[in-house]
Amino acid sequence: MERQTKPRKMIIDCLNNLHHASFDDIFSYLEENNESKKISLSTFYRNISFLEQDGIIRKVDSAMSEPFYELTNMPKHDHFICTKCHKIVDIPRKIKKEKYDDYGNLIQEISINEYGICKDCLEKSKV
Amino acid sequence: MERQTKPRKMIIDCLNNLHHASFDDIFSYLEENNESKKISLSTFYRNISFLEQDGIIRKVDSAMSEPFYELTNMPKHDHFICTKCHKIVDIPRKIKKEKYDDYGNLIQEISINEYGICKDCLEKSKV
DNA sequence: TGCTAATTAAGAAAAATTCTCAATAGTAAA
DNA sequence: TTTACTATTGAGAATTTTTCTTAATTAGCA
Repeated sequence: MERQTKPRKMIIDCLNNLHHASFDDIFSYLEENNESKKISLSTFYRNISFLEQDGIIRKVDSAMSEPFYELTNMPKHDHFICTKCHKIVDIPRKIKKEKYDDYGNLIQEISINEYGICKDCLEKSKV
Repeated sequence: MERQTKPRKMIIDCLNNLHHASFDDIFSYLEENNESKKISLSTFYRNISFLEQDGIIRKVDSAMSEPFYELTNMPKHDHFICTKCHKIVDIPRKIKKEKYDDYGNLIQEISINEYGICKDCLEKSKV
């Protein structure tokens, strides 16, 4: 049975606040936000795996940034990753998923990452 | 200056043959295909980084499989990854890239991974 | 409140990656 | 072709990352 322990609650708490966070981001968050005793690194590793296996959090791999985690309980979306400020923005998926591609492969899942300069960075550099 | 050493040539050779190969795939290839002395692991790590930095090979991260490498000197494409036989298929990109998204972010690069069951696996399971 | 099994913290162990340096081998010039 | 120069290699040490082990703790239930 899965118990509602403090480290687990805090990881979810972190992702509820940050929305996208790397392994280290989450660990730092836990270190900063727990008054009492500090969290063990091995416990942290273990819980990240648990939550991932249970489908509560998801790891998103990215070619141009370090992988990050997000909660799975949100509508399907893609990611825009700013190569300047490293901000990650959720983008609603526009492309309709086809069942089969042109070659007869059954498509069950798609992952799309967009890389570029976010609106904020564009405006800053314009000045 | 970049020298044309044996380990480097063999990594490129490997990717020319296999098209998509994980770190371990490539290392095994080098071990099998060099008669004389064996390649050092540290040398291998070093050269993978070099070739990646020089933009000769590219690492493709994938949420549902281990990361793989490919040569960069091929037309822009996406990847279909079979979750059954783990085959990776290059898919020509259909979607035209827009310069800006709906939110004003400048898009410079897109990476798309499709996951599912490939044609061959579908046919095998049909029988 | 007390019981019980899941979970934790801490550090040991293992695995992955990087670093060090003497020996080797590409490459350019003679 | 031979020589000289220096980037690169191989081997293992060092470091970093991840997993494992175990006694102590704690969440959840009776």
